[in-house]
Amino acid sequence: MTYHHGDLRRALLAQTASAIAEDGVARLSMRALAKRAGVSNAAPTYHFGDKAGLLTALAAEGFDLLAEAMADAGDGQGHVARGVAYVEFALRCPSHFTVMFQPRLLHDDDPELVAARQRAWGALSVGVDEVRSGPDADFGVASWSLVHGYATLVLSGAIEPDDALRQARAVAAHLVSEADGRT
Amino acid sequence: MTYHHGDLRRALLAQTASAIAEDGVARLSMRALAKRAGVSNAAPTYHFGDKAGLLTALAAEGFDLLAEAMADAGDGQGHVARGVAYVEFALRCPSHFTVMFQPRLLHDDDPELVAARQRAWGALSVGVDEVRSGPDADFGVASWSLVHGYATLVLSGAIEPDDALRQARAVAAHLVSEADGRT
DNA sequence: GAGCAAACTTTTCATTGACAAGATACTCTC
DNA sequence: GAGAGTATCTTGTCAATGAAAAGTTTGCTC
Repeated sequence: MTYHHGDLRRALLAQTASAIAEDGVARLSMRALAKRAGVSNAAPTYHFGDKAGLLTALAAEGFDLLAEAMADAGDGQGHVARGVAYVEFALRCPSHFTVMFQPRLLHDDDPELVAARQRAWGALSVGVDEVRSGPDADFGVASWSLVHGYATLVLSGAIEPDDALRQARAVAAHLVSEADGRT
Repeated sequence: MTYHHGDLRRALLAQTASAIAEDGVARLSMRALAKRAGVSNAAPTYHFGDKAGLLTALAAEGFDLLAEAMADAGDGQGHVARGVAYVEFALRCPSHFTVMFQPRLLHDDDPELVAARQRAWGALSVGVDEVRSGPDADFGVASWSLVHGYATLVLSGAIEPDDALRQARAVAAHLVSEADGRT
């Protein structure tokens, strides 16, 4: 426990997530992070190369979590349930979610990131392909936009929901009624 | 032109917007900004107090521009046109739009910011109140989420649209058809 | 033209990210 | 079980940055 932490990489990722949740990405400090984890200031750099590398790893983890969440919600459940699961993930892992959609903060061509993102996109589009039956090629984009927008607005504080998940359900319901209406 | 710039504040805001559009908010440097504007490194601080103050001013400007855009699109036009105008604004002023929804970067209680935001919210909700006729209290949130999400996804690079505005129209159309179906 | 406030500069300081070089602990082989 | 090699972490250093203090110039007013 002195020199070899055991699983410092994982610990740093967890600390990063909570630090971002508290103070935002902008105020994330590698040195403060290292101090919080009880290691020297160069330890994070060893594991992640640089700050962008750290955030890249967090984003990749986020994409995997999202893919997992979508897969769990996708078995037999409806389109609404998937949308709600998307929002639920964003609210449960706000730091991951935030970083995932800010490529400027990341090494955007990192192989692991690209792979994880690919998996998440796959898990997303499966549900869309199920529903999209007509000539409406933009329905998938609209669905994604709806849930992504709601999550983003809540996380940014623009919307202060009484009960976020109830509202998410109500919002996502607009998708299904739309799809049903079109079929 | 030597000591008194004339309109340095405005010039700095413009430079900030283009700098963010190029490299992202994270890599925005007050000193580099000052150098680009041809002034000393403390000049921006004089006008805006600190970095958050600079971004606060940019966000406030953004909210005013958004309010203006919504007002222009709102006269007699339909709900779809307003949604498209929202997206169009986001794509036209990506730096403003990005900063507006990251309160962590701002002095969130700044009076001018609060006022400008209030105006923008007002301009937004007017259109919603027109359409919302039934008991669907969440329709406004859904509308906002849809266009905000689409704009965000395009700006983050998650969606690479062939023609963003055409797609925005198609996406926004989901709103109206929904509203019509409910009435 | 003297005072005065606004606008900007120069200087300084603590913090930060990144890097280089060194120290320590684990592991594998023989 | 001992030595070699490697992964993991530390210490020290550097340039860049945001912020603040103190000084300088410009324009306005009376």
